[in-house]
Order: sequence, then structure tokens, then C-alpha cells
Amino acid sequence: MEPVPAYDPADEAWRLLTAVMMVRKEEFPALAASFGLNPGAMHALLQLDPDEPQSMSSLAGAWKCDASNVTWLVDRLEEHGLAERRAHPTDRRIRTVALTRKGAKVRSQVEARMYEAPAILRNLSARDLEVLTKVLRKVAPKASLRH
Amino acid sequence: MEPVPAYDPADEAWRLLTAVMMVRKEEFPALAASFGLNPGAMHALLQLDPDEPQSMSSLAGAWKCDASNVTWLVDRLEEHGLAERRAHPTDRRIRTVALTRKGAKVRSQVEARMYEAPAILRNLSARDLEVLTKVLRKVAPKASLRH
DNA sequence: TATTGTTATACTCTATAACTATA
DNA sequence: TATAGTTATAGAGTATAACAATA
Repeated sequence: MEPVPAYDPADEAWRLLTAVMMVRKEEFPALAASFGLNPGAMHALLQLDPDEPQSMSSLAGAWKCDASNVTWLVDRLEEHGLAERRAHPTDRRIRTVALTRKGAKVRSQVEARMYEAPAILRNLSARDLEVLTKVLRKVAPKASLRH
Repeated sequence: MEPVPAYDPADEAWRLLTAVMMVRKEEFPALAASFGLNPGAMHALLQLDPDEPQSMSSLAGAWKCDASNVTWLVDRLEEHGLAERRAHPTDRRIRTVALTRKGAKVRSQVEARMYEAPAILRNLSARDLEVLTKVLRKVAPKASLRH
């Protein structure tokens, strides 16, 4: 006999969250394609800081991929005029990557599209939305919110 | 001047949900790898119904990929002894895919790992978890919950 | 000698097209 | 003739290893 696992409210909440977010996960490649980008490049665009250019090697860390892949992804962003490589002021080995003006604009458009709530959420009552938001604020990792 | 967008509580809830779920999205490939599977095969495993064998072509529809990719993915699952092809009782063109006993077991292990709530949720008070769950139950798409 | 980034190359996953066998 | 699935092949995206420039 398999043991019946005890009910855990945190697990149920997590399972529900996962189900809700499946929608988003499946939409991501299509959203990227609508801007002419592949999912990797879109992810890169979202992670680039509009104000602080970063070195290729630090991007490899941030994007959790190989340095040669950073070269490839930044090439894609440059082709679209969304980012540009710059020289480092003191260390001539280092290339720095910055969003262009267009890149910053497209990035915020993408964010707007990503953060547009689906109908399923809009249908909640004002009261439900309020309590939901209140709890989620305690949960959401601050670092991943850029505002 | 850019217009300041009006505050929309549904958008904020969605943004918070997205932030919370980034964690899960990034963990998925590692979870798959811990079972010796690639993300596609893991996704396939999770979608296979333990009770109802399905034809290759219907799986192509369910998994939203090409038929030749279904062949490849089912090959991967068979290599691991997680699924098996069977003959269709009446139409000899059709191959049916079923989870093996091992496949059903691994599938439920994967689900258990996926639905294990992260610490960030466990730290919520019982009251917060209760209201969160209550609202999410109204939101979660029923179809994606298999219980 | 160590580090940064690029290039050359190979591997994984996915798709398209041609093919085999059934219907 | 049409459909189910496979095989052959090509493409996108990612990684590893060798390399050039600079520290």
C-alpha cells in the first residue's frame, strides 16, 4: 500500500500557482517571435539593465549559459539594433553590452505584454484581487521585480 | 511625455505571479536532468495518461509538435523503460503509447517534486495560505489539474 | 601566465520531406 | 487515394575546445 500523503496547504497553493502559470510559459516563445526574437534573445533582452552596461562574462553568469553563447545572443540583439557592444574604459579585453534606445523601448513593450493579466484574473472580484495581491507581495522575490 | 499607465490590480497580481513562478521555470530543466530526461521528454511523461494509451498522432496534437518528434520523444521514454508502444486492436497502422509500471511511478515522483512548495510559500502564515489557495482555486484552469 | 571574448566545431532537439505499411 | 508512423535530412540553438588580444 502506498501511504496517503498528508495535506499540505503550501503544496496546494504551489500546485495552483503552477497550473495558472502554465499559460504564460506556453505563450513565451510566441511573444518572442512577435518581436522577431528567439526565446533566448528575448530572455536576454529582459535581463539587460537599461542603465548599466555589463561585460560579456558577467552576462554569461546572469544568463546561465556559455560565453560563446553570449557572443551569439548579443549578435542577435545587435542585428535587431536592440543592444550594442562598447569598449570598457580601462580594460581593453572587456566588451560591455548596453541596450540601445530602441532596445530599451522594445524591452518595456515586451514587459508590458508579459505583465498584461489574462482574462482569467480580470474576472476575479476586486476583493479577491486585493487579498491575492496582498499575499503575493509577501511571497514575490524582490530581486526579480524591476520597478 | 509618456502617459503614466493606470493602476490595474489584476496586472499587479499577474506580475507578482510571474515573478514567483520564474523560480519554477528555471528549475524545470534541472529537474528533468535529475531523472536522466531532457525537458521535452519530461513534459511528455507528465502529459501521458497512466490509464489511457494514446496514438502517436494524438500525442503530436497534445504535445504541439511534429509527428517525427513524437517518434523521437517516445524513443527516449522507451529507452528509459518509462513508456512502451503497443498495437492498436483494430487499426494496424496505429501505434499506441502507454506508460509502463515504472513510467507511472517515475511520473508521480516527478509530480511530487514539481508540486513541492518552495520555502518562500511555506513561510506564509496558515491564514495567508488559506486565502491564497481560496482565490487561486477560482483561477486555476481545471483542465490542467489532474487529481 | 591568466583572463576576455571570438571562432571553429560538434551535439541536442525540432521540423520538413520522402518513404513504408496499412486502410 | 488517404492516413499513421518512421527514416533521412536540415536547421536552430547550445556547448566544448582552440585561439587571439590584452592584462
